[in-house]
Amino acid sequence: MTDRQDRSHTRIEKILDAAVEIFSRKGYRDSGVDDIVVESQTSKGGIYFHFPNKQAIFLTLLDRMANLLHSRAEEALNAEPDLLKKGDALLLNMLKTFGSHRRLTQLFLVEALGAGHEFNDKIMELHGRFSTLVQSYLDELVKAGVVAPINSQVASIAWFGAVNETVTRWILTGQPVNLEDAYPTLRLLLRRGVGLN
Amino acid sequence: MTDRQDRSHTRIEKILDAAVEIFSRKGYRDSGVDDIVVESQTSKGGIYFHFPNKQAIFLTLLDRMANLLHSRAEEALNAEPDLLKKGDALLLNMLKTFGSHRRLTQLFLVEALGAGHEFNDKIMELHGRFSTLVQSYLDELVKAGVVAPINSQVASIAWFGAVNETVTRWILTGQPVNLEDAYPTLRLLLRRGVGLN
Amino acid sequence: MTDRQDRSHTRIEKILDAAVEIFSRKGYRDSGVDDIVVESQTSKGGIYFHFPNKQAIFLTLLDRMANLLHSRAEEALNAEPDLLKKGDALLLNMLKTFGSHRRLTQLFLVEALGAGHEFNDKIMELHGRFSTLVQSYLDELVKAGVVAPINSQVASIAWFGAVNETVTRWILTGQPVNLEDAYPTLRLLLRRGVGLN
Amino acid sequence: MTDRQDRSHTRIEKILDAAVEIFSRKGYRDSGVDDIVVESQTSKGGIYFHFPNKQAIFLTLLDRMANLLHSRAEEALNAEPDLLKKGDALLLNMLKTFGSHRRLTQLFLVEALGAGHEFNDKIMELHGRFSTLVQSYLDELVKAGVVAPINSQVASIAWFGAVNETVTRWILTGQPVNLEDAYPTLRLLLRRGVGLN
DNA sequence: AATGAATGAGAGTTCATTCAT
DNA sequence: CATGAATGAACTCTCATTCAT
Repeated sequence: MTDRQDRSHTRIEKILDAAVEIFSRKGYRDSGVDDIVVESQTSKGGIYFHFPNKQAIFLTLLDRMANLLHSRAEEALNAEPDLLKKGDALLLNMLKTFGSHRRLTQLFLVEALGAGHEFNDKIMELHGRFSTLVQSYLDELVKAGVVAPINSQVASIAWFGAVNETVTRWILTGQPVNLEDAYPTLRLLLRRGVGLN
Repeated sequence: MTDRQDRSHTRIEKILDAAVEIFSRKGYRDSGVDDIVVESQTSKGGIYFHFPNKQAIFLTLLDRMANLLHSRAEEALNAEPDLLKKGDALLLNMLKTFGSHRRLTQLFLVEALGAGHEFNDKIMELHGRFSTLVQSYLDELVKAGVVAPINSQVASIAWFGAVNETVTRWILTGQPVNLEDAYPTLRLLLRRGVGLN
Repeated sequence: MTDRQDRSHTRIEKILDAAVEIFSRKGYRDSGVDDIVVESQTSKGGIYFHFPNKQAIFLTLLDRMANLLHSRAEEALNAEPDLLKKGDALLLNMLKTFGSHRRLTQLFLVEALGAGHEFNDKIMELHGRFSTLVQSYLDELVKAGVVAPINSQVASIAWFGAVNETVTRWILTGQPVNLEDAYPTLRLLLRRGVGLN
Repeated sequence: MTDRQDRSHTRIEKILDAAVEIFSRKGYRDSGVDDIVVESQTSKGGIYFHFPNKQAIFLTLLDRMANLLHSRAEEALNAEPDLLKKGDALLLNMLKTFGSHRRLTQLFLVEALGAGHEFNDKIMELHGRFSTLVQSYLDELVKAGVVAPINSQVASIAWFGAVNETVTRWILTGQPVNLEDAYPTLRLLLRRGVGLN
């Protein structure tokens, strides 16, 4: 039983690993299920035994990345006791997480848009999870009286967008070589933007 | 002669108009050339007479939007004599231009990223044209001594990203109803971010 | 021993019962072995332990129906001592048997023909068993001098076809509601056709 | 224009001819569109340009056969002025038509059942067209007073079934070699069955 | 005996592109 | 210039069958 589950688990991981590789290399639409078959050294039937369709594989990866990012982000926020530094911690952590999962990040920020309009809602939901996190933080800052009231929703979207574009450019052009190099400038910009310092 | 050019011009315009409609409605990959044939009331052969392939139609539209946006942006910058207000003018102008060309904007900011890896270079080039514009402005501010030195490249990318995410969300979710409603908050954020006021 | 046989017997019966249900509901070709797995609450391996392949399951059902029908038919013929009434008894009995085994009948008369060319020989063999029965009866009638000589082979095929079409229509359209309602007319037709009365 | 129509017409005919050949040789379900491509010396895209799917090709053939059979049947009935002989004319004509279109007949009487349950209604409709023809004739006989009242619906279905089974057997076993050899016996049977002579 | 994960050949269908007219 | 019939490679997905456990 446990044996079977293990094997099944392993197989699913192999498929997902291969899918990340293929999707990020060729893009969602240009990736064939056959490519994943070859990369994962499994079989078509095997893949369709574990996933109902190609979309489901992609969605699984998207959710994984979102969960990873989200849990890391929350950890970072919780680990930093100083309210004024939580934002910096969040930013640095996101850059680190994105930077150390290049391919998953690519699926998350780039390829998802090419998977078809059915994914649009999903994308906005995922983006929303992070801007909401930022928004909560901004609201806390306001409530604590350390920054002046602001439209925290628009601000958090802009905050996420600034990071998003930086990371996207890193993915598509390789610039900057180390994503974290963007940290000092982004930190300054975002802190001052919301009115800290 | 002129007649022919006119007819040709008209035909090309009909195709491009149809393409905007179709691409923004279904996404680049889910749009068939046949869809454009129907929408433009032309023919398969007609389209392939004027464009070498589907990609070229999309690239033409992308360039159009980029040119439109760029010329409007430069106009806005030139029309505003006050250096400190040029940034606000640029921002407002971009929101207005995006807001009044919903579908082209969608192609520019959403569909292009998902259209496949062949478009990646083009996208970065187009995004780059705008962040470069911003970057030049930031450099001017620094040179004029009104803001402290900053990594203007990273900052301009972040600036563009903030706008980008706001507009993208507007396109995909319809929020905010009027894109320009985001202006005050974005203005405040971006001004303060680079160190103005 | 007996226990094992019983369990096996039960298992095989469960599979066959499920197969009748599935095959008659979806047709032979549109029925998946997985459908039978679910319906029978067994497993893929279990089915392939008891049957070499999908075809064999279907053939088993076909033979069952043929045997059932054949034994009933012989009983009916034997139970009726009056030679002139044997034909009527056979007809009534067939309508009753078909009418009380709707799904098996469907496999026998409808699905089998459409199951593919591999089944053609089998079908003709099964149909033949019944027309041969009729043929023997006709030959007896001729030998007894109660009807004039006739090509009993062609006649028996026609006889079976008349019943077949009536039953098929009942299966596919539900008309007549009670299959036996067709008896009086069919009886008259078939009796007179071969020259009785 | 006419040129194009001609070519198109020719192409469609080539596809349909190939489809008859393939469907009757391998059965509907065991025939691949690729088989038709090869047989017709066209291309997959070409086939799907003219037909929306595989089913449509089959339906077209079914309708063709039905129309052919129906028009021939009506001609035969009209050509025979003697009411008492119309039935014989119809029977002979059907045997001749079936006999001279072996493959189309096979699709009509055998393969259609294997195309899936979606075809069941169609099949009954087609069979119905012929039994209705017979039914009208029987009603005329009754009205003319030459035969005693009878349930003409059941009788016509039985009539068609007798022919159907005979023809089906001819198709599947090749017996009798000449389908028309069955005529004398069938004629006798069916005439006497309804009460003629 | 029984299970269900795994296989892979093959299915129908799509669609960017070509080209004879 | 314009047309639309034709092409064929490529796609996602299915399913009877196998086999390690």
